Amino acid sequence: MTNIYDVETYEPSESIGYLMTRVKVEMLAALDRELAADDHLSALGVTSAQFVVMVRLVGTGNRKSASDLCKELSYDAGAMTRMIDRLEKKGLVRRMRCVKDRRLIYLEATEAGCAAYPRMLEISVAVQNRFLRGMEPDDARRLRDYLARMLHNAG
Amino acid sequence: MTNIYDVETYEPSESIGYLMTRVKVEMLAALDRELAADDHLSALGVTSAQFVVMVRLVGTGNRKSASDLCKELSYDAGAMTRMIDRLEKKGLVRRMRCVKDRRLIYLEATEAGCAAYPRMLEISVAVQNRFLRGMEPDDARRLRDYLARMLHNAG
DNA sequence: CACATATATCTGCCTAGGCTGATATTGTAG
DNA sequence: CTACAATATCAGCCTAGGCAGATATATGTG
Repeated sequence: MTNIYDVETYEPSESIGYLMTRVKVEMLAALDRELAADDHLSALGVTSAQFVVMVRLVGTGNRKSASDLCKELSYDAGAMTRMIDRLEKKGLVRRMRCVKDRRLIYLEATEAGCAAYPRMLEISVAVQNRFLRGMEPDDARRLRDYLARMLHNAG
Repeated sequence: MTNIYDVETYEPSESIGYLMTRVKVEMLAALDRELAADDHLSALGVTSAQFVVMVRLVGTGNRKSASDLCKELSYDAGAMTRMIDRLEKKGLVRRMRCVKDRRLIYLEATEAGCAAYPRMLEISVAVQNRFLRGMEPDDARRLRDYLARMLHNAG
């Protein structure tokens, strides 16, 4: 069991936690800028947080419940209710009460939501590619595996 | 110029942006849990956000301005003012107006702040080690380099 | 010096996430 | 069937970050 850091040699500026937090902030800020700059999407007034939910909802099979999204995104349930209120108000998603389990509400992208999705996907891909500039596919795979392992270690 | 992702094969669940956002959330949640569980630190009622600022302030040379911290942490200046209000109220930091440039206010950990620091450092190191469990030092270095490169690509 | 510009901090306003408890529904143990 | 625990959503309250504007100070230009 090898520990990576110890208190004697720990350098906050180079720590993985610090770097990751900053990269995440910068990546979401870049998403917000791209959204504001895009001719079609800017009209929707979609924030990066809403954007992430939409990409995730449509990109991984549509028709999932709010609690599914909460688990997948480590997101609060109360916040998700209001998040969906906003997306519904913008006409991007629809709530559909499940008939088999009436506690559940399935979410579904509307026609407008589906129409906006391809462009959202483009932006998401472009921003991530920009942040990964200079890396080879092998690097990206390794990075992804490291992150997946960390998420697993989170328990 | 190799692009890592393209819209045809992009998998949201395995994307680096998605994984990184989740790992970051889980890491801060772990910090909050550890803080609440610690006998000494729980009394201070320090949140993970305040914790990060303290580790950064004391761990990288003390005596820096609020705007320095904002840049280092990609943090809003208005939010930082209130963050420091809270830390000052808890007796962990002190504001000191700079005499050479009277716009600046230097921040300095108080005796109580310095006393709490070693334990904060321990927790920070322990949480990160836990998330990096199973990795070799070479892996951690690579991961750190990847993140640093991404931060650089953010521009 | 006068003036414009840049920087650091602070304040007010708005938005949004986290937490707690309420309600409805489902699953389970006896 | 009844009682109790678990789950999904929702609503209210609190906290905290982002943004715009105000103030004070510093810097650069003529």
